[in-house]
Amino acid sequence: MRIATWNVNSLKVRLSHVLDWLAANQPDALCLQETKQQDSDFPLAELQQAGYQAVFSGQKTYNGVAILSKSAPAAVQHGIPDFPDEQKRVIAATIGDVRIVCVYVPNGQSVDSDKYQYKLQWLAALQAWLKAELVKHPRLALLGDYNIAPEDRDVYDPQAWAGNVLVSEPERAAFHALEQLGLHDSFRLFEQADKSYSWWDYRMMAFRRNMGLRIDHILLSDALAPHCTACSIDRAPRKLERPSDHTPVMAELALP
DNA sequence: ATGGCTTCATAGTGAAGA
Repeated sequence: MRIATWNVNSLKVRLSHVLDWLAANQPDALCLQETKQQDSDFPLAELQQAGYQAVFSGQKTYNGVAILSKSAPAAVQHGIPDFPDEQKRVIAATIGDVRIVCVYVPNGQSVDSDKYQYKLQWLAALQAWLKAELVKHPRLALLGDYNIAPEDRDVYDPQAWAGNVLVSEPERAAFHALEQLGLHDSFRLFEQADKSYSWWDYRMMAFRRNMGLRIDHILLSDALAPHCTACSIDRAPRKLERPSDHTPVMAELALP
């Protein structure tokens, strides 16, 4: 089973990139973030023509998440239960016998902003929900844009970023709290090249200079992690014309 | 570099992203 995540920064603008990437990589499930479309505008027909089913939770202008899958999604969940939130940041579905949870974690803007407090509260609610969800679904994968670089090696210039949003200690503690539920950062299960990132700023020629962060992740539960055979970041879509600022992350599972 | 692109919603600029 091949599962992947990609913050597309507008599915409307990036649909051709997504269709090309699906054709080339044939994932069994692809989680999307920042679709920035209301559900009535979701390009379901184009994706179905490409052989994919989809569940989605969108809104105008901001946020928006979706799960594309080759097989039928079951037990679809929108949002975090008992955490009222207008922002469409979570969708979950069972694909095959794997619980796929797609998240777009709040950015936080800056550590002294209200949005940062919202981010930390949101992450606490996510953690509490997943603790229960893992009991119901031991085979669980948490994919998405976490807006957290877990370690300094995930940051191109740790000194410049020290204490900043995306790398601050409370955010990293929230990431480690997810790991403490038995969720494993699939990328770090394998040897990886130094300076591996999943996001690069549009400005400053950041991609060409590899000034990036690794903030998009695939976490696998205790039951899934031993069956993971590979995890990689695909930089190719970031080189296309009018790219998303994020690039896909993909994991392979050899499930018994 | 003091936010230097890109998106969306707008019909001039402004908000938000990370």
